[in-house]
Amino acid sequence: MSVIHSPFARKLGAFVALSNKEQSALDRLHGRRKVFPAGVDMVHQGQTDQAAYILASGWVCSYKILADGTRQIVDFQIPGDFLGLRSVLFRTSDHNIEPVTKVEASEVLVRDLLETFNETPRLATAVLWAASRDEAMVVEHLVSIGRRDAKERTAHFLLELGARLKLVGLGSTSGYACPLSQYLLADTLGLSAVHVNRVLRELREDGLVTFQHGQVEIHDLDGLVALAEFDKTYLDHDGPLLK
Amino acid sequence: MSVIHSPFARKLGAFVALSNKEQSALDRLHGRRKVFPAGVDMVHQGQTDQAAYILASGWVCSYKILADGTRQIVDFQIPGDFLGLRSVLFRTSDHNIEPVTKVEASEVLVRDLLETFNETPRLATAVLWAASRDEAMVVEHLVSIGRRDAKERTAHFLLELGARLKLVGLGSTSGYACPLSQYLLADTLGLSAVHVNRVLRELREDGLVTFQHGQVEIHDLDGLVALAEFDKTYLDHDGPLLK
DNA sequence: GACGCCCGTTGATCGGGATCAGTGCGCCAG
DNA sequence: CTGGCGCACTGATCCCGATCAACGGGCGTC
Repeated sequence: MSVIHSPFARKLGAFVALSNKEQSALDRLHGRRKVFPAGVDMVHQGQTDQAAYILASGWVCSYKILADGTRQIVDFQIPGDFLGLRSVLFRTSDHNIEPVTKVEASEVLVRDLLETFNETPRLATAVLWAASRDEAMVVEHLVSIGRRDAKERTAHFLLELGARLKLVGLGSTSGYACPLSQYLLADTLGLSAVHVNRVLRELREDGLVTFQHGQVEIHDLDGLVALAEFDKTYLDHDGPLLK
Repeated sequence: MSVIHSPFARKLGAFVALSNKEQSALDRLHGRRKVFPAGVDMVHQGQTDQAAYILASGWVCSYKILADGTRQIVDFQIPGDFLGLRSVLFRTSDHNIEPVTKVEASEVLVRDLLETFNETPRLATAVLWAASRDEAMVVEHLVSIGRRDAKERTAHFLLELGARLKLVGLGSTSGYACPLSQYLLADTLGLSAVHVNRVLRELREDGLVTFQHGQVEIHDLDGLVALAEFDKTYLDHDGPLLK
């Protein structure tokens, strides 16, 4: 088993044990690289692009802005995540997508993707698993916003991020780098920035987690998990889910 | 162009103009019928069934229950909707699914579904369109709960339901039958049942919409659309979206 | 160095919606 | 006929989180 190169391959590798051939097939997918500066729309409402992207580095969020100017962030994409896959395959996109940091991304043509799947069918399974996990995340997010209070929501979100980052080797169960401002956090969690600040202070005072200087430090994992009803297996598992 | 039989065919027909051959291929999908009484789990957390269902009649909801007993309903399925497609194809299911009314459903084996797609590839497109619409709905729901107040949320939801029911011929822009209790509504919108009641009263007093005796009557469509920032084209279009 | 701007931070106040408590009605089982 | 139950409905009160207002620090620009 060789070294896994790209974040994308690392992510899929968390679901299916990849052979060398499959890994190189994945790496071939990372064709033309594009760089996006922070704050520029990558995909906007209704646009149906011909290309999707795989993030190589940086963070991206997809959001919707309402008439009164309020913004709701639906989810974030981190290195290894597909971007625009839904809008390409399923042509669904009623919200904007833009980087929150400088982003490097591999342009992926759907044709190439499908060809890769034909060569190594198990990759298709892995991609579907990964996609399903991302979608389950949106559902969890909905449940969070609908039925959890501010503290629980925040804890859940920070754990969720940690779990995803760990998958691609960008963090551990004790902490990770996180470039999100408290304003972004607020629009994600359906709260005001002021209140996010207070909640973060409370979590810090409770000795659960700190979020300062772009760094999340998890001090009491079990406490956080209990507070957020988070499924700890997301954080704990180490090898691929399918042998 | 013959008569469209099943709710499923009607729904797909709203996206793609179907030939006679394609319609009969769809009707062949409606294999073994199953009947589920109200209130019984059809699919529960984590279960990965071999079969999906197409609803022939009745209403179903998928939800998640938190440790403190509160429930968040993620979405509803109505006649013509796929049920468990995600959990079958993508194996995603971290929430329960159960009927809120007595439900008749056609069991669909994935094998049959894929074969049908091979015969008539345009059907695959239609299914993906329909699936993407359902998924966009979940995202809209998230935005609603995160950033709209109780009145706007309720208006949005009632319009959303109306649009979907109209697709399968079960309602019009002036009203539709709706078997949901105010408790179900509350758990859907992330509100308390008490407050849902008050909101419904306000909407009635505003002359916008009434929701009584299992019947939704839309009295001021434009007012509702404005309140909810709802995309009116969902309600207005009549023919298929793709010729 | 001075200014502006973004972001984090804190206090004071307000309000939307939750919660508690209770009524009434239709329906079904006994 | 009667008790029980689920659901619609209403009033009173409470509280979580929004809003308003203000301050400070880092950083880029002129």
